[in-house]
Amino acid sequence: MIRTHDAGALRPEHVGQTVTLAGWVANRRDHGGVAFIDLREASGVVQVVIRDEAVAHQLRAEYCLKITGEVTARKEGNENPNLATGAIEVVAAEVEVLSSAAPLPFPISDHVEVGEEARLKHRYLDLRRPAPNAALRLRSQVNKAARDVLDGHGFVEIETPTLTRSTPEGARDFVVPARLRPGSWYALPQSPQLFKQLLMVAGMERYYQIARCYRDEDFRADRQPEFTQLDVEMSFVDQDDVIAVAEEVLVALWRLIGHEITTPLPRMTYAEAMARFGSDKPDLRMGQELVDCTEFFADTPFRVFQAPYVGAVVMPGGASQPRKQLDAWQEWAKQRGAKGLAYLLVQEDGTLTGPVAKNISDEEKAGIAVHVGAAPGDCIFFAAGPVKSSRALLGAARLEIGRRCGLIDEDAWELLWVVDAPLFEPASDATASGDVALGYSAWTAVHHAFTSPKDVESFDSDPGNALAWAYDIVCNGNEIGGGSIRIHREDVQKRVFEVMGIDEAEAEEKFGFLLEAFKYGAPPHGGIAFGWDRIVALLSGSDSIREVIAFPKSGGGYDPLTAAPAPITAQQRKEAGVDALPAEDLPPNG
RNA sequence: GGCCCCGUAGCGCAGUUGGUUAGCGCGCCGCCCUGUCACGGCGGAGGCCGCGGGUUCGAGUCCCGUCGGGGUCGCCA
Repeated sequence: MIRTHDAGALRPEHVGQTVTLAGWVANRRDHGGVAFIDLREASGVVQVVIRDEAVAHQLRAEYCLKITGEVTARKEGNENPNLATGAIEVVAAEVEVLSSAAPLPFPISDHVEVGEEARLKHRYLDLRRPAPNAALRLRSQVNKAARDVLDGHGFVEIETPTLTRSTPEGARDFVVPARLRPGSWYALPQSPQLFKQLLMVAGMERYYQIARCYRDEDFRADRQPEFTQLDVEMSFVDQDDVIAVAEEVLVALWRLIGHEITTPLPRMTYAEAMARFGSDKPDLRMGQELVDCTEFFADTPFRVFQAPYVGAVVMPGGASQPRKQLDAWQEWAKQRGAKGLAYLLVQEDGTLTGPVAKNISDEEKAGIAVHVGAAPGDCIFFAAGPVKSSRALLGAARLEIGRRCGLIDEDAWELLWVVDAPLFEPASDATASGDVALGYSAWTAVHHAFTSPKDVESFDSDPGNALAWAYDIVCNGNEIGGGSIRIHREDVQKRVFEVMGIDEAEAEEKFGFLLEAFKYGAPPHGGIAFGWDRIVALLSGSDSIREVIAFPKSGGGYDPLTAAPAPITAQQRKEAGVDALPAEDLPPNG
């Protein structure tokens, strides 16, 4: 090593020692006869004193230096309590410029806000800044913590292919041309789902992988074209076994940031989550649960409330919102595809105002505030219509209320399992808007096609109400992982495919190799996958998963640093076989 | 794909009802400064106002288009 000591580790006990340090000029304070530089490297920062004017004067921000000097105690009054090394400084005897630095595109400092585009274009400089740097180091610790837990339980870390065949996750695949088979393409895996199941058939019994996954969909703040899962699969287990291991991992992760998770974590059924919070990933850091008013308005004269479902959510203090604000709520609801958001204002004297007030009966007016738990000064928002979409709207309103009214406890960690998810959902989400499902198959798997029904006997006689051995782990309103117990019986798998309208030929075409594998004594198995980027983002307090990815893409899948994706040469096209014409186009995937 | 917001100096931003020479802070360059720690002082350089078209005597400002970025819904576990 060029250095003898880590700069950030120097303490008063090193006083008198001659040390050699290597790092970057984080800051320079030149006073003419004496100059100070903050030397920064991975371990931290230390102040270096340079008394040779000629040497100090040429130094600039982010020069890479080798410094030899003596550690000395700072004089009384000169200590800097903000620095871990603030009691000492290094008096430079020798300064060598290992590498000079051009003027920077942006300052390497936490004090200055820099636009994301600039940061990503020079991500290697961005990562020199303390916060982004710490995020990646945390991610490394997170990886290790998970590995330690799983290793302790006899799990085997196994890599699976990234050049593979389309998997049945349902998202669009990234495809890669196969040079040796012009016209044929690999797909990048959307997850290692099929491979990990094959590993169970292979007798590995306990598998995990920190796996890169690829999905070619439109992006969001919490989405990247390539992202990472902690992928886990176990044989001879039931749901409780998977959940127990998963909880142990979670405990280890949150311990890294000094938070002790109490296990077992609470569980809530999917149905309860939807009814109480209008979401399959409820944020329990706030109250304002949805109140079902369908019965309450059973005989209402108000035509809008003569609906399959009427629900409400209360906004504390919302009665004093100006008209403009209430109109803004209507806009907000419309942007979500709703017709609007009905509301009642409970005035301080208990009288009800607002558009709904004149439409409902006196009896309803007398009882509604108590029914929904609204106090004088509150606003009651209503949604009426199809159950699913109305609850979704109220659930979104609930979160919006939480944000606007500051009801969310930002320091809380509210984790829970959402269990008993439906096995199927209508193939066309037209149900949400009340339309009739279209298409050749009425049902599609909520989780994926290999999820085991809870009731193996009767699931196909009433697909709409069939429940799955599926579980999601939710943290502060974010789904941070999910999994299921898989089907290991050929006959059950066939019946699930039947419900989904997947015939034998299609099943064979899409995942025949898995079905084939299942013929040879497949063990009962199940597993879970954690959204690794999201989890690290939560742990590091980042708004976006981009903050915890070393080199993330920006919108549109563009990498500002490498300028990928980029055109290729004609020669490359030719060799890759991109333009090869298949003998015939395959039918579109269902 | 729909809707909303943003593109002005290296970075972060301001720019009035359209008005003549486009500002501020940081950074950068030069000089000064022996105890600072986001040091300080003096001076200086740096702009196709994203791009293209239009309206106008006149456009950073208004209109249309386009590209890029962010958010959100759709989509996507």
